[in-house]
Amino acid sequence: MPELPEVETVRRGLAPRLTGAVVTHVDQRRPDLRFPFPDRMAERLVGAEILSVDRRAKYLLMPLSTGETLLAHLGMTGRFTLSGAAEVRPGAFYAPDPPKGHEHLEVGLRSKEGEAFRLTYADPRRFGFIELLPSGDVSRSPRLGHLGPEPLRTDLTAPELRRRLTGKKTPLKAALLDQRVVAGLGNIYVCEALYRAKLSPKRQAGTVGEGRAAALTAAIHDVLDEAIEAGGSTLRDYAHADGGEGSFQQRFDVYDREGEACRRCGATVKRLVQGGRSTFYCSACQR
DNA sequence: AGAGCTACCTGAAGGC
DNA sequence: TGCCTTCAGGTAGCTC
Repeated sequence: MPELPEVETVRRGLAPRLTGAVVTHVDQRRPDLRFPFPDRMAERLVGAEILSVDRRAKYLLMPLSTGETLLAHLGMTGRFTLSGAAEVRPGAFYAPDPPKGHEHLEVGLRSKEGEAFRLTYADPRRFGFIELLPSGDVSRSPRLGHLGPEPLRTDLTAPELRRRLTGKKTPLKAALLDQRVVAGLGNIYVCEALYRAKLSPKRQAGTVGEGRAAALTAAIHDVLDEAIEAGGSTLRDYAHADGGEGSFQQRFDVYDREGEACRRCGATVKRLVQGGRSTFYCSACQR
């Protein structure tokens, strides 16, 4: 899935076109993704203006003029595409194109300038979902209410991270993937941040003291900043690069580098399975 | 309460 | 070529 940097890249691609646009039609091609689409979704959307395109953790949020907020999670393979006057692919994380037959939702829109265009949601695995949140405090909705702080430089501090890890016996890798601890990191960026901080993914989360928390927080900030700057990571790369792809995958230090040399010490990058998911790390320099 | 596992779904890649 | 297994960026929901 798209982790925080990928979702942020999608947000930045969508926002200029969607902000101020009005929904003119909705073509829902199946009843559900991971969860059922909202009841009467088409009638609730048609006529609504999209006020902004925001992000919280790995969620996209679009407040509407009706008071409701459209919430979208891309799961592992979800992808938004804008088409109309000019084709825009706001970040492609499942390159080059999703297999045909998985365009589950198409939304017709009209821009402030009166131009018609379309927003299409494709998701082969259908782990993504789309909901409509009622008016009110969206941050306390069921999907968002339990989320920890954004892991960005502007939000997360070292003392806060340390406090959130205190007392946890779970491995540090698992703690950082827990969206209640910090919200927006996924498998790639947790591996990369732990590498940069020279911390073992197997270390008990609660053993991270002041100094290690400072190193880890800085590593998280740096890796996310760089990944956002690079437009995220596009896996399953292919020969002809498209403007819609991120490039951070070229800068992975450990992720998907099992058997290759550690860029810092030359030891061999290892893979282990934690909580059913691959962890990549250097056992020589991550402690 | 918290930690650990499985399910959800499709496609790509590798082994034979 | 084809069949089989394994793996993939995530989260919810179940056990213990």
